[in-house]
Amino acid sequence: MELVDLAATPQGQSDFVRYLAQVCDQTGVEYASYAAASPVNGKVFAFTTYPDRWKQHYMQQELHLADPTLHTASRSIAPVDWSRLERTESFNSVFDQARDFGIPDVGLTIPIRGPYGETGLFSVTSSTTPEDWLKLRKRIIADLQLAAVYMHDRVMKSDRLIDLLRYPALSRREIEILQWVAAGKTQQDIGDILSISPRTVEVHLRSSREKLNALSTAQAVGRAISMGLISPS
Amino acid sequence: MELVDLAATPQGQSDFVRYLAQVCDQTGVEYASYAAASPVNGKVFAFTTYPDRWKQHYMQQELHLADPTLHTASRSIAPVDWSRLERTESFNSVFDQARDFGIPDVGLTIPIRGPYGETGLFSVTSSTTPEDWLKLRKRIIADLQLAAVYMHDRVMKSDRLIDLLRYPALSRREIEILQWVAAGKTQQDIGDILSISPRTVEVHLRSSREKLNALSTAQAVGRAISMGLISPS
DNA sequence: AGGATAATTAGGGAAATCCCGTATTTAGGA
DNA sequence: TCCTAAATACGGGATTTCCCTAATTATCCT
Repeated sequence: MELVDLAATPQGQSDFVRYLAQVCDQTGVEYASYAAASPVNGKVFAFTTYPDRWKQHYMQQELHLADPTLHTASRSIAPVDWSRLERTESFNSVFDQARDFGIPDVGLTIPIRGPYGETGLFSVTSSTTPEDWLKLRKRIIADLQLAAVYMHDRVMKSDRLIDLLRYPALSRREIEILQWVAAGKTQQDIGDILSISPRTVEVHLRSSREKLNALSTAQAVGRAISMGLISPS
Repeated sequence: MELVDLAATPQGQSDFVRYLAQVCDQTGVEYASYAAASPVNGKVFAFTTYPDRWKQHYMQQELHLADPTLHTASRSIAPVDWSRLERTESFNSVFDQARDFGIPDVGLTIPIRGPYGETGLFSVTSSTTPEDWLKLRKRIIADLQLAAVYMHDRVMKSDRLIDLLRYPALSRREIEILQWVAAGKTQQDIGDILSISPRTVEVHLRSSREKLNALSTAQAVGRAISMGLISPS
């Protein structure tokens, strides 16, 4: 799993970082971040207003692999307040490191999912006391939720990002054949339908498996569905 | 595809309807609805504050099959304002019928998705003019978004509802084995892991296919994933 | 335009799955 | 309590998928 700082890429998407900064200004939180994970290639793309030192440390140490805020929020529907996270080993490790870099440990993460099974995680941290945080949170939670949806919507509508997140792109034929497999057809059936040899069908399935990093066609179908490349039928 | 009015079921979940009514009061919209769709059995479960006449008509005519608000929002990330919907045949049909029942055609639908791929749709309608609606929407959109997330979270945490949505129930062994298949394991692998004969593994897969009405194991895996019975891995 | 990379096509043989059985155990309803 | 339905467990044989290799065509990039 690889973490990519999108603001640092050639065609830097600084608009998104600017939007995060604006959210900080308007809501009174200290830092804001957005990360989108591809369910398949495992890459994580992120924007953040965190200081460069922490950003670099986070990426170098690959903390996104251990970060309990990401892990918990990606399995939740509602926002996850960091005070409710389990005090696991990972939790202590990541939050201790953050504290060393002057990053507050008060905040929350909002998960946002789209129709392709992709997940966006929108986090903010506040330098207030835990008591004041409760009041602030109550006041701004609706705005944060809306900002998270807006951010995810914009990111997913960005051609470049959607290409990265939807990667690996299956070829038209591969998707067509995978869709038939998901509909319960055999390779022979599909060969007849498409007027090609069942052997050819099998080759397309093999390359689909490779691109999706799947061990079996069933796993490939599952991934393709959870990515929205095909629809269950 | 079947539409079920959850408030009318034996153990009526009237708390949810009460919550919708509360949303109406606090935001100034006329009606509010929530619907959750199971991707596989196609059933749609709904709560609403609409008048009984419209509710009955909607269910009898199975309008949820044609309703463009549901169709569009279920493919969107951000809220869908009904004024932006395409004027298709379905659109005119459903909205004309609604008008006959005195239901406003001004409103929006907010899609909410959870970690299992399930989708919730939260809709409100306003009896204001389109111009006033823009102002009202701007003021309440964040609260509506939060209410939608809250509603979906609560519904999904309701044991009875999640059981309904996850129907048909596979046995523990069937789910366990299907999960391993989705993880790319062969029947032999799974037999070794579970210390049973690979033949037995195959029998469980066969009954899984039958219950999910799937022609192949790959199709069964796809359905199980889109139902949230198992998670893609 | 040329050259690299990816897409689409295909066959032979090995491996795995799927369909046909049977049998024992468990759970729930008449 | 007995009986039926469902869950669990196995095997033989036909079908299907999977892995190897490899050709031709498309597409993209400089």
